[in-house]
Amino acid sequence: MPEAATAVVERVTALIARLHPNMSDDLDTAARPSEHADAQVNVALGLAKRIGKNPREVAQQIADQLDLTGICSKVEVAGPGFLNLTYDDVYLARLLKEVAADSRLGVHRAETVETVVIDYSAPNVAKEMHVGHLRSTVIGDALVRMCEAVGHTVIRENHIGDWGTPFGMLIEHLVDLGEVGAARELSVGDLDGFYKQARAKFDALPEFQERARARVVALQGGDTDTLRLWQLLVAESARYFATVYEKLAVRLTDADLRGESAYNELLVKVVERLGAAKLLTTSDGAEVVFPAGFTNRENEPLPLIIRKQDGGYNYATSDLACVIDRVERLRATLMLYVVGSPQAQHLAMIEAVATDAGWLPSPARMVHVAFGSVLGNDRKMLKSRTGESVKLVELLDEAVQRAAASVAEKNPELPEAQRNIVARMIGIGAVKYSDLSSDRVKDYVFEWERMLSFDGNTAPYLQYAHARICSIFRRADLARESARAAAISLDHPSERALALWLLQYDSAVWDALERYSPHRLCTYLYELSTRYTSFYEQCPVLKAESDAVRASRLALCDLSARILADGLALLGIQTPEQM
RNA sequence: GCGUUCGUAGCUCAAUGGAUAGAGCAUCUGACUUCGGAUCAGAGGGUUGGGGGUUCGAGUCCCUCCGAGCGCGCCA
Repeated sequence: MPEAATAVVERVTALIARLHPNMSDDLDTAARPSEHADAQVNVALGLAKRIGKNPREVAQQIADQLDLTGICSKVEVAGPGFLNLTYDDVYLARLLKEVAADSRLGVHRAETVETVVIDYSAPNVAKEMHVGHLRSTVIGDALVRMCEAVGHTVIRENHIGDWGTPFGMLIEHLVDLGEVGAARELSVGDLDGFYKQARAKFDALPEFQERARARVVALQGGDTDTLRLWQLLVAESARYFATVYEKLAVRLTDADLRGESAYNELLVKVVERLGAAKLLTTSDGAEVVFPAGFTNRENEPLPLIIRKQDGGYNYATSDLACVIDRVERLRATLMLYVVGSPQAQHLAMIEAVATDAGWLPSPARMVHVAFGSVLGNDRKMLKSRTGESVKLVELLDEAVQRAAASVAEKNPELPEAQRNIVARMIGIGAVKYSDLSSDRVKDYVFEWERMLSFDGNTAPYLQYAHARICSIFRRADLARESARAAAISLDHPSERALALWLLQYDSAVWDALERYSPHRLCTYLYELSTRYTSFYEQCPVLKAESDAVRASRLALCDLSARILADGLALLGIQTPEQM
C-alpha cells in the first residue's frame, strides 16, 4: 500500500512534530500491514515511553487529532496502544484505478540509480554444470531482473573459471584426442567425461603429468598454439553454457562471460598497488596481506595470499583485480556476489583488503548475497544415485518431463505443441520457484513432488491462478485492456482483501530487492494468489449481478493477472495463458 | 580449537522488535446444474533447541549451553 501508507505516515509525522516538537526524531511512524486492520501504526508506544505517559492515552490523543479525511474511514486505538486504520473504500478504489492505468503496476523507480554489477552463475570451463550452479544462476537472474525493473543500471558478470593449473591437463587431453575428436566429445555436452578422462590420465601417467605441467607454463607464457587450444576449450564450453542458460531461461549470454583470465594483466598491478599501500608482507616465501580480524586455527593472523611461493597468482589476487576493474572501469556502485555461504570468509577478506587499499571509495560497496545448499531427501547435499553431483541439464530435463506428464494428464485437450511449451514454463518455473521461495541463506530440500504440486507455495499454483484469469477473458471474448478503465467497487470482503493486497505490490518488490531476498516476493505472490482464488470462489465475475460489478471484478482480475505475471517475470518465471 | 550460518506444527517452509507465531503437505469434516474442483471453506496440531539478559513489547537483539552444516596458508 505505498501511496496510502505514505499519505498516512506523512500526516502522523506532521502531527507528532506539532504535539511533541522535540520528540519526533527517529520515532517509528511506519504504517504496517496488520491482521487486525488494513494497517497499523505503532508510534504511540515508543512516544509514550519517551514522554513518560500512558501509551493508550497517547494513542487516543493521536487518534483524536489525526486528520485522515479521504484516506481512512476509521482510526481506533487497540491493544497496548496500536492505532488500527481502516482505509476509505473510495480512496482504495481510486488508488487501484491508478495502478491499473500504470504499466509499472505501481512499482516506483529507484531514487538514486546505481550501477550494479551482479556476479553469478560462474561455471568452470570444461566442466559440467551441476546443481551447485543452480542457486547462484537462479537467484542472480532474479536480482538482475528486479534491479533493472526499478531502473538501476545492471551489468551481468558470469565469472567463469577459465584459467589455472587444470588447463595444462585439459589441453593435453585435447591434443591426445585430436582437435576434431575433442570438439565432438565436448559438443555432445559430456564435459564431465572429458574432465574425468584428463584427470585420470594425470593421476596415472607421469609422462602425461610432465606434459600437463609444461603446458601450463606455455599457457601462462602466452604460447600462441597453446592459447589457440585453450580458446577452443573455452569456446566449446561457452556453447554448452549457452544451451543450459537457454533451457533455464535466464538472461545470461556470451556477452556476459568474463573469465578469470580477463584479469591476468591486472594481477601485477594488484601486487604493485598493495605494495605501494604498504599492505604487503612476505610470509613463508609468499606475498600476503594480513587483514585485521582474521585468524587461523592457531589463532594467528590469517593471510590472504596474493602471490604464491612459486610466483604464481591465485584466486584472491584475481578477485581483487576484479574489484578494481568493476569499480574503476565499470564504475560500479554496488557489487553483488551471488556466491554460496561457504565463501563468506574469503569474500570478507577480499572486501577487507580492498577497503584497506582504498579500492572501495563510497558509494562503492560489495555485498555477499550468500545462499545455502540444495539438499536431497536424506537432508544431505543433493547427489545422484551414483554419489556424484547431479548434472544441471539432467535435472532441468526431468523437470520439464514431469511437468509435461502432469499437463497431459490434467489437460488432455491441450494440443501437443502447446503442451511442450507450457511444460517447459511449468517445469523450469517449478525448479526456479522452489529455489527462490525459501530464505536463501538456509539450505533447502529438493523434492519433485512438492515443487510441481498445484497446491501450496509453488510456481504451478501461481501459474494456475494466472491461467484461470486468462480463461475468464477468453471465455468472455474480452480484451484485457478493456477492463482497466472501469470504476472499482469493493463491497464484498474478498474483493476488499484482494484490493488491499494488490496495492502492496510496490512495497513487496522493494522489500525483496532491498534484502536481496526474492523469497519475500514469492511470499507476496503466493498470498496474492490465495486472495485471488478466494475472491474467485466467492464472487462471480462474468455472471455478476450487474454490469458495473462485472466491470469492477474484471478490473480486479486483470490487475491480479498482471501483477502475478509481472512478479513471476521478476523472478525469471514465465506464465502460460493456458495450462 | 577459532570463526560463521542455521535450529519454528509429524514433514516442508513463512513471520520490519509489535496484538492470539502463520501457510502448504499429511490427517479429519464439509462444498461441484455455477467463470478451469489443477479449487475452495473449516478443524485439530506449537514451551519457536535449553537457560539467562535488554525492552513497554523478543521467534527476531545480546550472553551462555546443546545440536547440525560450512570455513579456517599457497585449490577456486
